[in-house]
Amino acid sequence: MTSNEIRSSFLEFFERNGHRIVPSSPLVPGDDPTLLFTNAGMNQFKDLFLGREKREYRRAATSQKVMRVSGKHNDLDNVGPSFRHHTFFEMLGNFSFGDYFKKDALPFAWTLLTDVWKMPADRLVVSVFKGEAGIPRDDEAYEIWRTLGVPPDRILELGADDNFWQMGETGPCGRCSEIYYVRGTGNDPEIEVWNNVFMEFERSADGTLTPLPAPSIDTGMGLERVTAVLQRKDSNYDTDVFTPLLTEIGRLSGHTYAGTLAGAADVSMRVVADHIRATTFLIADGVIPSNEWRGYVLRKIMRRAMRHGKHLGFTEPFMHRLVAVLERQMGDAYPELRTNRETIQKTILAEEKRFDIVLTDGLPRLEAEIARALETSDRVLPGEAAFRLYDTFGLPYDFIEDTAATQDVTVDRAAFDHAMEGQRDKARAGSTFGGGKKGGEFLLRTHEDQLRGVGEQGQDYSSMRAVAVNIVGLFDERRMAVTHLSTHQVGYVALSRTPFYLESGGQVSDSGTIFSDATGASATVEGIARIGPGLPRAHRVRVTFGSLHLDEIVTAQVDETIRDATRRNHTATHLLHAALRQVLGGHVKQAGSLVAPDRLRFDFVHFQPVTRDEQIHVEQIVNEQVRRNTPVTTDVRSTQDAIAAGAMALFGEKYGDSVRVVSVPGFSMELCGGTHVGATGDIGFFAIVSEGGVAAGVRRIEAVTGAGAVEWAQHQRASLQRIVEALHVSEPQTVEAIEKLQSEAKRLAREATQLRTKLAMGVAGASTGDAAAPVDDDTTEVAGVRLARRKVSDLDKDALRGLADSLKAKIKSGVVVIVSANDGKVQIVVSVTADLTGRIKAGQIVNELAPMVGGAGGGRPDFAEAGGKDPSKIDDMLAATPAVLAKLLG
RNA sequence: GGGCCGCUAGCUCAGUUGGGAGAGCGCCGCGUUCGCAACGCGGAGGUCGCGAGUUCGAGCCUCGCGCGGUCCA
Repeated sequence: MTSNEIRSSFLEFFERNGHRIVPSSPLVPGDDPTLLFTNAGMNQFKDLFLGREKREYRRAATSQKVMRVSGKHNDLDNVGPSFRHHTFFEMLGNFSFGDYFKKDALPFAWTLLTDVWKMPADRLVVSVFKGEAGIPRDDEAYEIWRTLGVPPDRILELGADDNFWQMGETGPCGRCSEIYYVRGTGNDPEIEVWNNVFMEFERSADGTLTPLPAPSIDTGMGLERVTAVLQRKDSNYDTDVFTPLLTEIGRLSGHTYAGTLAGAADVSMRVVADHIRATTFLIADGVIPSNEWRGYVLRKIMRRAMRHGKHLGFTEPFMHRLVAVLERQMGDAYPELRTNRETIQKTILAEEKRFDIVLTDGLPRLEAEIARALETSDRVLPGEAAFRLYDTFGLPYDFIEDTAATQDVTVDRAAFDHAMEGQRDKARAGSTFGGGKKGGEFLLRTHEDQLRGVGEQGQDYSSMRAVAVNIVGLFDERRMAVTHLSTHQVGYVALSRTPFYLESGGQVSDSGTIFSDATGASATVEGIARIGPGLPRAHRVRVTFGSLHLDEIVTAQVDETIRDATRRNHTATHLLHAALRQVLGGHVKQAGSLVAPDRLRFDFVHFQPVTRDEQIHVEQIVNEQVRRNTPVTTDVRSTQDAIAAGAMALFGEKYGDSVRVVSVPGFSMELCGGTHVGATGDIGFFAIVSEGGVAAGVRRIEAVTGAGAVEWAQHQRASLQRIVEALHVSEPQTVEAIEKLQSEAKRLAREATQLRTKLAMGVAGASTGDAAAPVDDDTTEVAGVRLARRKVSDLDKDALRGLADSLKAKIKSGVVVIVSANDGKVQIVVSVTADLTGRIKAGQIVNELAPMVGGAGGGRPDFAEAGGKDPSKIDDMLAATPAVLAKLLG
């Protein structure tokens, strides 16, 4: 049986037994910020298990994409040296949400394994909870296994570590039962294939367990592992899940996968094979390699694979070439590999090139450290230096170690690890993440029943006003339940019905007013917040007049102008997205979006800046769609249908069974829950305002529409008009005129400098009555050293230097002192010819002279400058110069 | 979210007690050559990422911001 057949036979088996086959949720959990990646089959059903959500089915089966690279389950370092660890794998699972329990679940599992898949029963061993920490032994499970014919000696009794499961410190938990397969040979003679979790208790904060009224089932079985068992292989990497990849890696690198546990090439090939799967699926789900969060984990995985690729002898990018193998193999089960193939390959290739640049840039620094280590007696590269190369310049540790080893230098691993630990502590201390930034909890108290009565409000944005609605909840600024809010108070209001949009999909929440006809009280709505699952939303309000009371009847009115502006921007965002794909290519994918009343911001996957011409082209396409005035349609259909019809599904979003599809027929179709214009013409005018980079491979465009776009264009025109008026030329000639002015200004500045220098020379000469007089005439001699003094005015630093140089050239050997007065400030330059710097230094002279004019300065032995603030003392200072010189030479 | 590194000519980069903005490649002109490459001579090209501050004086020191890189969470 192939792995594809195993996957489908699993799903079909449970479908026959009344389960709904649910597609895998993305690897990026849409609504759980505490979870980096989907790491279990039950993730997407969490709210169902917790009773926060109801669906039309109570039994489900999935083949779930799963990552185990962070937190409790981190298998990254085991991948390679192990036959059975993976960063990415498929988790087969069947689930009961308060429907069937143990006495159905275990027979399901047993039947599938022994009857459908024909595993010999005498090779299977099961386990049950033995009773520990006040929780009784799982007699029921034991009895079920006995009934199924499992002899007592093959029913293990294990403790809480193996056979008790909990979601968190509090919440649902329960005993579980595992099934093992006994190979008797190979590296893993017994292997766990299936875990059945019995969600039967709720643990409260004080640790007590209360039985759940409707216990549930959550099971998990790794597809790769069960495939190995069914294909009678000792290693997951010997199954058809991995052989196509390993063959291709072998073909490209010239190695043959030999299947040994410790062989260096085999280890590297397993790493590459595993990591390309993780990489491909992560990118397909919208993760982009970057320097933070999920993107960083992806990058780490990719670079680890690239390093092992180098061990295999690859000198050029190779990973992107493996995507095609995966697409062929798994494209049927995971169509996202097909639709995103081009994006995936481009993203991988870009990261491969980037990594090469990092290595190339870091290499000279590493060589320098190695050279330094070679000069020491023990030839050890200090761990701190290695850590710096790693931390700041991104060189992988094994690359540092390998490169050093070629020159017989070793790296101080312990010191490296120590430095790494320090970095971790610092990052943890500075992180708000682990610290729990709660505080946003609403304290429901008295309101709870009433709020539950309302339930979660549906999405109906067709109307902007809701009349005769009841205030069902009232909270103050700290989110404590209250009975009224008075004038100027800020707080939260929950209504029985509301027309307000709740921030989602990038679109910001509506603003507007809530008022009472009866009392005249009114409040402005500034935002919306979620109170909790299954509860209505809270409107964040500021009471402007009178006071609002619990149970009062009010009217809720959305600000239509703001809503309209937001709708324009939202539909324009869809048009922009479609236009970008037309102009730049199908690899363009939304990577983030903000829809506000005054602007829209759109982040998307693209690998180079969007050129000016491309921006203009995109603007033209969008505005053409606007002029067509196509009616925008929204309809609700099943997720499957929508995606099959080609609707753009956004990355990282979790979609239910049915979705809302927003279309501009013939141009754009996206899954979206936001508010849109009636027809594209309502957008009026679309203009791109800025384009820039957000992260590697992600660009950001900001744009405006409607009145905002007109205003923006008018601003632009006004600026241009001011430029035209100031230049006194016609509009087409402005650029030329500016260039002419710039070169003219440059020429004049240069000429002015030359003239000033000449003038200064002339002035200097003029003090002797003859411009052409030899310099010696105002040159004195102090202790056998020539001293030339000059007083000039309005010369800048460059001109003073030039003057000093020419005087120096004239006197051949000596000291030059030049003083300039400009703008009430004094500028002093002192220069000493090279032959004298041993006897007297320019810096010394300037330090003596500057204080006389209220200044300070310094410089090198041959040249120094200073500034001062008292021009009236210049003559005194010059007069004192010979004495200063005499003192210093003395 | 917290660190570290970088941003200087079209490109790659140098620039230490804070005191004349540089090199190589590329570009333009002239020379040499039958011609080309090479070579020689000359030249253009700079808001030293942006903004404050310290200082007589900042590419260099301090602070803030932006962009890029990198590590950690």
